[in-house]
Amino acid sequence: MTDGQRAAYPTGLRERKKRRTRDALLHAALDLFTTQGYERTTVDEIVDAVEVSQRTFFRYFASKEEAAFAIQEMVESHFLAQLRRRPAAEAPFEAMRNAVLCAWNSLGEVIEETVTVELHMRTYRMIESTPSLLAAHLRRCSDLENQVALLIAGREGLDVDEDPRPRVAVAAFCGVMRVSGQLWGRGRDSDVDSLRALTEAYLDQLGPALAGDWRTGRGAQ
Amino acid sequence: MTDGQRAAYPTGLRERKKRRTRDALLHAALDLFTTQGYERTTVDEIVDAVEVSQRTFFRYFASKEEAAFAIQEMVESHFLAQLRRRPAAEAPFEAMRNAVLCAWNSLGEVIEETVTVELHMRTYRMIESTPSLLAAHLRRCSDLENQVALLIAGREGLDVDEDPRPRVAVAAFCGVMRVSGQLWGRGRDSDVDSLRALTEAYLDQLGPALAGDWRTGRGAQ
DNA sequence: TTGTCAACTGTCAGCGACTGACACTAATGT
DNA sequence: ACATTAGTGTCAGTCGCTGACAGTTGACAA
Repeated sequence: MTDGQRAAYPTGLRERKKRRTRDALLHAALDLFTTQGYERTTVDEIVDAVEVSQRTFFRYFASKEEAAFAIQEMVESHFLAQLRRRPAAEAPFEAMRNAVLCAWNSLGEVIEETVTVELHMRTYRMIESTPSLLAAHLRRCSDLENQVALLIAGREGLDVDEDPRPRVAVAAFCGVMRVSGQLWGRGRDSDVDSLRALTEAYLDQLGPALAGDWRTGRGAQ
Repeated sequence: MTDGQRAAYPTGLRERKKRRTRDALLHAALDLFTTQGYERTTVDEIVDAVEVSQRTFFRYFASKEEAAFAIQEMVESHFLAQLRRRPAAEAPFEAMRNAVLCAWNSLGEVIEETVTVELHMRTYRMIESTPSLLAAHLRRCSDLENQVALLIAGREGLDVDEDPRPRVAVAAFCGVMRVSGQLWGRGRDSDVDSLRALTEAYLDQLGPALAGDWRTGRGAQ
């Protein structure tokens, strides 16, 4: 994650061992988090399940929180990669929207070798429903927004400090994304498809919602 | 804050004493936070400055964090009050925008008896530049967004669970608000007027930013 | 005024997240 | 086979925060 771009599978025994304990810690952590709740599981419980010392946990993860976001981290950089790949002809909104949908389509290929999609979805719901994690999540989204704004500005040949539109557009887009994510988290369905459907429906409402008069037609869904 | 609407100045000695220590704690906390930084000041430092026990601090504030947001809390409920007061004729966006501007106009009258506007602005900048506080701030904004969405839906006679437009509109609006808040936090000017000017400029760009083609005209500022 | 009651405060012991220092063990390259 | 180096465990300690208990001090009635 920090040293190489792809790493092409570590070769040495040492490397493999490291990856194994990291994976084991991550699995134990996410398992406990999603079953007992984040606050109610101590890092001592996690390390006991893997039989390493607490110190070792904190060598792999800077904090208990970081473990909760390990997969999210992968998904986010995958999204950014998709966004960079969008054709220049697409308008900002179109590009962002398509990047999100494409990223979700290829979710499995990206994370499956670390964790199942199902566990990731459960983790995501746990993040949304745990106050302290929700806070961290929103800050991470804010960082992501910043990167996306720079990217979009680049596509359009603009400077984010000169022209407010990139930041404004990204803020509006991400705002809607977060709302649909939260609503999905509170709902019953917990698969990727229902998340995608809800998100598309909400993004479609951005234009209509900004139009002044709502009292004429009825909304979607 | 929890018991009465206005409280009309506490009468007993006990009440006055309580308010005094709470104010003293708050002042000491915000002073230390804004000068040394939030992470670098311990609760022990705060209580030493006021000469009370640590336990007392935690009876007034549920956490160190809560002290940092005490003023923000007042400002937010003031904003909600302003929003409720907007005439029904105003469109959702108009109402939110005017409520924000009115709230800032009367900022002094609301907080001045607790803390100077200048200290509050310094505190706000500190929040924006301290990662853990920024996270908490964003979560609080998210809560506020929820309340605003309900309020807006009510004005328009809609149900937030039926029609996505209230949530979408509020998300877009708050997204832009947060962006301008962050940029202001990073900039040089730290008075309310510059914050208001920046915010207005950014809100004005919401419509243009959503229009597909940016390569024709140049942005504001 | 006095005494009772309730509210407020301090002390203490303890938990959980996290860190630095140091010693120990085991993979790696020669 | 050996020195090097990376990874791990142990220990002690900081900081935020909490429960339990005891002491103090305003409030209110007799």
